[in-house]
Amino acid sequence: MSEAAPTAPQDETPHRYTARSANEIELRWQDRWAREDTFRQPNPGEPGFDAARPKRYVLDMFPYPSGAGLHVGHPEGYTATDIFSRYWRMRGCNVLHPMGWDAFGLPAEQYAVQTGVHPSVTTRKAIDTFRRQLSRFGFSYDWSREFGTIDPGYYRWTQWIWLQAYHAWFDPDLGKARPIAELAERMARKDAAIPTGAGTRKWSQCPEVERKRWLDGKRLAYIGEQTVNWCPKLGTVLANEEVIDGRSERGGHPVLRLPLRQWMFRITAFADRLIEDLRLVDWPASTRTMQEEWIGRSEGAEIRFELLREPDAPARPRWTVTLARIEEALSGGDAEFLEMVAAKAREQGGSAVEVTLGGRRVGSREIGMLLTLSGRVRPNGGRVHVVDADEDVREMLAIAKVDSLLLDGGVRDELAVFTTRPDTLFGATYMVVAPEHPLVERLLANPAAATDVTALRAYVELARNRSDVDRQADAKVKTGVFTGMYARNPATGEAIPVWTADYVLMGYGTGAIMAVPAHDQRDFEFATLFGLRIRQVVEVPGEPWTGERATAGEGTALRSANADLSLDGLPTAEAKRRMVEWLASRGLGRRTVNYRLRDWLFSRQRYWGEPFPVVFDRDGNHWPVADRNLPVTLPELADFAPIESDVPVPPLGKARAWVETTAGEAGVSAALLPPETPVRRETNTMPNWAGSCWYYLRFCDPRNGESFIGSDAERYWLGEAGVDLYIGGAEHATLHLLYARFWHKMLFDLGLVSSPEPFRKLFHQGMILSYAYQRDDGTLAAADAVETRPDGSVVEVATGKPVTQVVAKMSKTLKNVVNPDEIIADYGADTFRLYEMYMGPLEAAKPWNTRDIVGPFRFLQRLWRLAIDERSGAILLAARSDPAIEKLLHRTIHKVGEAVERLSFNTAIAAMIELVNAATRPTGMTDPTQGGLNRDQLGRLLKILSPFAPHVAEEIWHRLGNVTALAHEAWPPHDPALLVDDEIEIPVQVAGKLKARIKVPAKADAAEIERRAVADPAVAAALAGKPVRKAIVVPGRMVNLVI
RNA sequence: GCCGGUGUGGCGGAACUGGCAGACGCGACGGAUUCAAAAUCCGUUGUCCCUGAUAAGGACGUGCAGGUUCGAUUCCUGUCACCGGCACCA
Repeated sequence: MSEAAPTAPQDETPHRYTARSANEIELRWQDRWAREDTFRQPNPGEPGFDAARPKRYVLDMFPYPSGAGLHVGHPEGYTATDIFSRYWRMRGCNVLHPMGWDAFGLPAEQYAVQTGVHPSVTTRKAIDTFRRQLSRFGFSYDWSREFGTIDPGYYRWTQWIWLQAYHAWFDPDLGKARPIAELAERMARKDAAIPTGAGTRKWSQCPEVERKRWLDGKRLAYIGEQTVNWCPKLGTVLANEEVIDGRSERGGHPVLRLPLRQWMFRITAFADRLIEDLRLVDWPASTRTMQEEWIGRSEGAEIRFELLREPDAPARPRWTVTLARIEEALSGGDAEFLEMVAAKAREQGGSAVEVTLGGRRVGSREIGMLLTLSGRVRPNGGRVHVVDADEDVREMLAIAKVDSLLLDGGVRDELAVFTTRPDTLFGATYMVVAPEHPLVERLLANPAAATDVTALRAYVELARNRSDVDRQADAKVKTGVFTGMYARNPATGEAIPVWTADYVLMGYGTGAIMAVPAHDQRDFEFATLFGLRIRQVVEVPGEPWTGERATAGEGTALRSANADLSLDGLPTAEAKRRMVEWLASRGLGRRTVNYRLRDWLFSRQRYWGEPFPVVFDRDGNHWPVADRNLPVTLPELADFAPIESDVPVPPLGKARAWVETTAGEAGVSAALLPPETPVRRETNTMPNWAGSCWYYLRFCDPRNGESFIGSDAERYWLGEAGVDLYIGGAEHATLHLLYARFWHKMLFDLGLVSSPEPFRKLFHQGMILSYAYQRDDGTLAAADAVETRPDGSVVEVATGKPVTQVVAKMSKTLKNVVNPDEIIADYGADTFRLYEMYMGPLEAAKPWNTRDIVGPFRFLQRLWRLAIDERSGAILLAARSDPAIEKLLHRTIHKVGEAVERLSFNTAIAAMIELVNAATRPTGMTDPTQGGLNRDQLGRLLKILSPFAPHVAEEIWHRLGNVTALAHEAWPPHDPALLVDDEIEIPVQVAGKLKARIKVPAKADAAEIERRAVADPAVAAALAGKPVRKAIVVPGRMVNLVI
């Protein structure tokens, strides 16, 4: 530090801690840390790595570098992780504390479109700005590990991981992801049959392309046709998680629904584990709950209703059994059941077994073969009605070598529904299908007698063109039309009408419901509006049936009996069980679990994202790019704007020369396709979540060119439980945090990572808000449009009307955005860090108040003055150690360490302020020969302060003559004996009211304390001679005398 | 509507398992320094009452109304307000 300039002789305190000197100190230390690689953390196997130390992986949610630069919200979480990292480093840990950039994505592209500058240019510039701004805070990141998701060396592995999913399937038997080669091998071994365009074929007899198509449908990354969220304004489709209240998460534009073939991730296969494994992690309860609710597991039953084209169609007779049930019996050796099937078949008396599959009648021979497969059952008559036609059955029939069946899977004469209340089946008086349900499409092509095609078509058109926003806005009023179709209620045998209405969603369950108006409010409203029958079948305690609204609670079944089933009098739980059993025994239903979670739509019609490493041949089959040919680099494109259209059109299609290529050029293995085969590249790109799904893995080994992560680094840093502390905003609860867990589980199943969960401890920092001013009408006025009157009231300048101060999000329009650069210029980064950590609990939302910053700034000035004479710059040290100060120092060391471990930084700082206040002599700094702390004490104080205010701590530390970096000093020990006093002051209450404080030895027992309490004059006065009826004495705590 | 969270001085907040409510900081007020101001430093500061004032004393006080307890900011019931999430999920 320079001596006082001769031009300013009037300054008597040239060595004061000021904004200017803080900035000078901070830049100097940042420069030195960078030069000396102070925070570089070697990996296992590298020189300088100490395997004896425990590890801590402390991670921030890496930022999305926007053109606007850093916001005061960013450094909040970053300072917290930095304190935590510096603390554990001092406690002797190897600390992985990295930083990088989440740089692909919509906002960068929108900004580029606005400015006309290519996103790679604007994004690089934004990254440089962010890096410069972040560096100014003195965070102890290991910058040698920095990368951006847009680096080809990184997204190469993003594409590679996607290919791992592409090359995997979910094995339901193991409940985990496995390489799809295992499935192919299994099919070949069993020579199982699969459905093909020309009927069911044995694996060995299938053309290769048919096998491939079948396998393609099993992949974890697959192309699926789904009703997707289409946002015309953004020009792209969005995942469910990115749609909030029918609007896009980014920009708030309306979203429509559109059936589309897109790349999907089979996240639903992991639904149960994504819920279950939340037990393994230490996460905020609110976030766990949000994930659980988002996944939305719900137990119930699937029930199949026979569809009728006219209400008085003859009832399907007979007795039914599913092939799945037969298979179960066969494999389980359930001879009793199989005998019963045979007996039923005989009893029904027909001459042949009738098999109906997918609405088509097939011969008896095949089912006979199936039933006799075990050699134990020999049905010789009767009719067995097979209602299942799902994949299980197809595979079953394939196993039974029934390969002559025609399985088109198309026309069905059943309507399946999901319900959580199978016990109310007797009360189902109509059915509803979603307007997008295939049944509606079918009826429009082939109407039933009662179908009003015009009305039906009009309704479906209307529903299709209504955005989710409109649907929700109109949710109060139910709409719908009768389809002309009927269904048979299997419990009552009645034919009930099938309606279509948009209150039933195609995306949940089967897209169809059985309506029980008496016990579901939505059904009740619909039934009332359209005059449909309402039949009460449950008596709900506390909710008497009035006929004015539905009673949705559980209770006792009534009016629920037919010829061979009675639920009457049963409680709901038991009634559910009995009903499902009854349905199952007839092949009409089964217990099932349904999820709200849907498969993850992974395609985006945007330019600024990772290309998919996959191409299409002329027949539309997709082929993967070989690993060794990654990355598939994003082509340079001058016109990268999204294409405005009524349907999604990926802008990458404009890169003609890139899109139209050959298999060899695109890097597809010659073993899959001859190199000269003409192919089209996939033109959709991945969503910005792709890069953030695994960046925490790459930080462990960012320069590995052979693998996405080296296994030594992975095992060391992620270990059994993943990242040790992960801090970021709560807004990612059902986005990034769900997606990353899903990717991690896939990688875990495939043996590529060793922990089942990626983030052991998660913490959300609260949002930093700002003040705004509210007018009487509730609207907000900008911060620069109001003034404070001398009397303290605040008025709007333009109108002179009073406004009230409220807390609101920072926004440009409210003119209350705080720029971190300016705050650092005015106070320094150490003060900024202290202020943000001192504002309140890390997790709480709290208002920024620039006025309060002087508090932490004065604290640092006081600390400075405690150590350094402001006039001479000389070090001030106490000659001796004051025992009271020594004791307080021990307590502070203990308190700060413990507070850091539970992320209670505000109380840690308060403790250090108390210590500094106590050590500062009340007379102020008038005597330069004496300070309040001796060299050793000051050193210890600087150590515990250094995680919070590293620059000023390091500066004073070195001025004391130390040469090593404070950052790697050991955390000072504290003597537990000094944490307790010999004599303590405890309160004495009389009848619960505080009357006195007495001093007692800390070790005094209850009797001793009571004796002293009663002897106290103030207590004696309060007792006024009355006898003490009861004395409650908590040694070391308090005394309460009851009179 | 359902789920979760939060309500403490003028303001941000503290009080870890039921035991001295308001630590620490801001602001305000008074003082020091200064020609003056800013900055800085020192002191006082929950509200009300009593007393001429001080010392001292008293009452009230953790959104509101109850409850449990010797004792409740902390536990329970009800209720209000605000914030966040989900929302026709069958």
